[in-house]
Amino acid sequence: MSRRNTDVSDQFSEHACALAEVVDRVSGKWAIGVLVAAAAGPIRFTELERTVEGISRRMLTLTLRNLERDGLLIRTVYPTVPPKVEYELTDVARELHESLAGLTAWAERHRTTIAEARRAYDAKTAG
Amino acid sequence: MSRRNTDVSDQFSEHACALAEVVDRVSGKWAIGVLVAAAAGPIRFTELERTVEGISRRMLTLTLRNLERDGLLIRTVYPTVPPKVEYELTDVARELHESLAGLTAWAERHRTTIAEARRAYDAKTAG
DNA sequence: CTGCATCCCTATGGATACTG
DNA sequence: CAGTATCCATAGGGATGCAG
Repeated sequence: MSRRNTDVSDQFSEHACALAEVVDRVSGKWAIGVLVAAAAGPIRFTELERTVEGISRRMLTLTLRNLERDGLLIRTVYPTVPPKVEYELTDVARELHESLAGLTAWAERHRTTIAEARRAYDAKTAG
Repeated sequence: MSRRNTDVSDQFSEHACALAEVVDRVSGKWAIGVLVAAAAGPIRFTELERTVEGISRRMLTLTLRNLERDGLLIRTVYPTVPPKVEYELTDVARELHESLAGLTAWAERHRTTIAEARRAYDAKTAG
């Protein structure tokens, strides 16, 4: 057993903090959806609204603003009529998207395991 | 430019969905903190309360229950007096913790970049 | 088409007193 | 020590009408 009260604290400050930041950035129900939808190339507001299923106009706007603010999305306005706005991932966001691949793999590997764990837990809790 | 309306939809269903699941599981302010704190080995309730700074007793309990429910934490009760309960990561959770490394790296690489982007955005918005 | 403003409801989370 | 129960504040998010 390792001496946890001392050496863990350091790891904690470093790891957990940085991790919490990135998760915060990608949390909320919609950020990921938008990120993935935009990963394939520039995409318009309405296209996003259709692609990210279930998102409301308001939440789409808010999510886009936040991602733009963090430098993950580039917003390009074409002053045409009717107006046209395209959103595109920045390089930083692309890196993020790639880093997320590991997580996706994990999720797919253990999806059923987790569902099963949940079922078991709920059954045990209810009974 | 690729045909987005057709081929993106598939990627979307697969990627975004799995990703959203895992992020949901790790979202909330505390799950990550607890996960990281428990990564170094079995840890007791009170130790967690001290290690995960700022967490309330209530939220610690809720977070622990959720992680246990998803099969990410093992809860072991030692029927001693005073009571002693230890929480330990499951193998699945360890895998998750490792997958998270890529994200941590990303966060640390771009932490300042993002902070800067934010500053710039806010300045532009305010002005 | 893009997106802001408003209203309103619910989930999340903090504080804290109490129990086995 | 390890929780549970309760109360309360706030933030997240849905619906929708209005505007450039």
